[in-house]
Amino acid sequence: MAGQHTLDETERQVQARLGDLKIDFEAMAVTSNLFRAANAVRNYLERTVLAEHDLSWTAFVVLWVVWIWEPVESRVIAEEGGFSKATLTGVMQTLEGRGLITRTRSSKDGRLVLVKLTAKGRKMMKQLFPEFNKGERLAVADLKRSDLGSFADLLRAVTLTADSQKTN
Amino acid sequence: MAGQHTLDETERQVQARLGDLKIDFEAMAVTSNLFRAANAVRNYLERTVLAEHDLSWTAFVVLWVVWIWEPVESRVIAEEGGFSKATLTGVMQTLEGRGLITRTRSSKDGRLVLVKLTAKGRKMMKQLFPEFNKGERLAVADLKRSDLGSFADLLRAVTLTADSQKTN
DNA sequence: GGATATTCGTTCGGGCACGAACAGTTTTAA
DNA sequence: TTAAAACTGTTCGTGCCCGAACGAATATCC
Repeated sequence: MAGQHTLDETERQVQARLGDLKIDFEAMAVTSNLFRAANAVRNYLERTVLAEHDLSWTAFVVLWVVWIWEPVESRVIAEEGGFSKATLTGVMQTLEGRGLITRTRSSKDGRLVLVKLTAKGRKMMKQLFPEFNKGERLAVADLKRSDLGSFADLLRAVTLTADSQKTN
Repeated sequence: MAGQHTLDETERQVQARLGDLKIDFEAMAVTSNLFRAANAVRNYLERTVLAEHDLSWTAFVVLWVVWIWEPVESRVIAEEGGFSKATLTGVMQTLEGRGLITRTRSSKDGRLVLVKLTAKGRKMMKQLFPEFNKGERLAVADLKRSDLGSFADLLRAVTLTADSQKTN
């Protein structure tokens, strides 16, 4: 997936199809590699650590947010995980059916739903998260340790910029 | 989505649930921000540029790969785009139905399928890609120009590492 | 040359993903 | 104190997404 074609040749092909039109190839390289990387890490973790517990990526993210912040409102989970409310409803139905979380309507504000882990869900996360983190560590194992901080900062900056465009 | 909770507090909550177990928080920060960033950029581009042409992210990636490298074999598209063959078949059926691509079985090797753009598909990409690239440029607009190259390199390194784990 | 293994793309089943429309609740405004 | 506006989570429809199983074509091995 790292691409059998060189960067240079790709740029030449793009220009051949667009004539003199100016293209920002550096921005293109960043976004395309952003997705390759995210996909590669996600597929790797889903196929190894998460498959053992029969969890999808999104299901794991939901469990993680609830594990850390319970009791937590649905809308916070969606924001924190970066997916839509509609997606969240479906995933939580699956997780509730498997007895990993509970949902209860808030008595203070009838619009809100409060989510918690069950004992079973908590037990699973206590075992699962260290395994997951080991996988995360492997995914960045070939990077210089001193680069990790600024790498995360760059990623945060991209997120902020893209999200701010969202509401315009 | 950038998270209303601070990094420090998250780490404290994790440790509270795991006792003395050692967690690699730097690796955790990188992967979680990797997904936030990829999601944010993808959602932004899907809601703006791609929505105008009624295309999903994956459909666009398929069109892009075919646009640059046509005629191209299915398996190359899947590799280059980072998704499974099963996913690709479905997306290509949609694109073929909309008259944007054609599929023909190779005469040299009966297992292969060769994919090309139609004139309609080529016309669409010629207009769409510059708009898309403008969106990519906006997504990294708040980063220092001089950081873009090393940023892309870090992302490539993560991809390589994760993909190499894949086949083990 | 013929059995065996590999490769390629499709199909199938189940879960994820989104926007739009919706109903119920709470807040705001007049 | 109502009427309008805003907010939360669900449902609906459509398309994406994957692994597993499959059939067809090609490659390998003896």
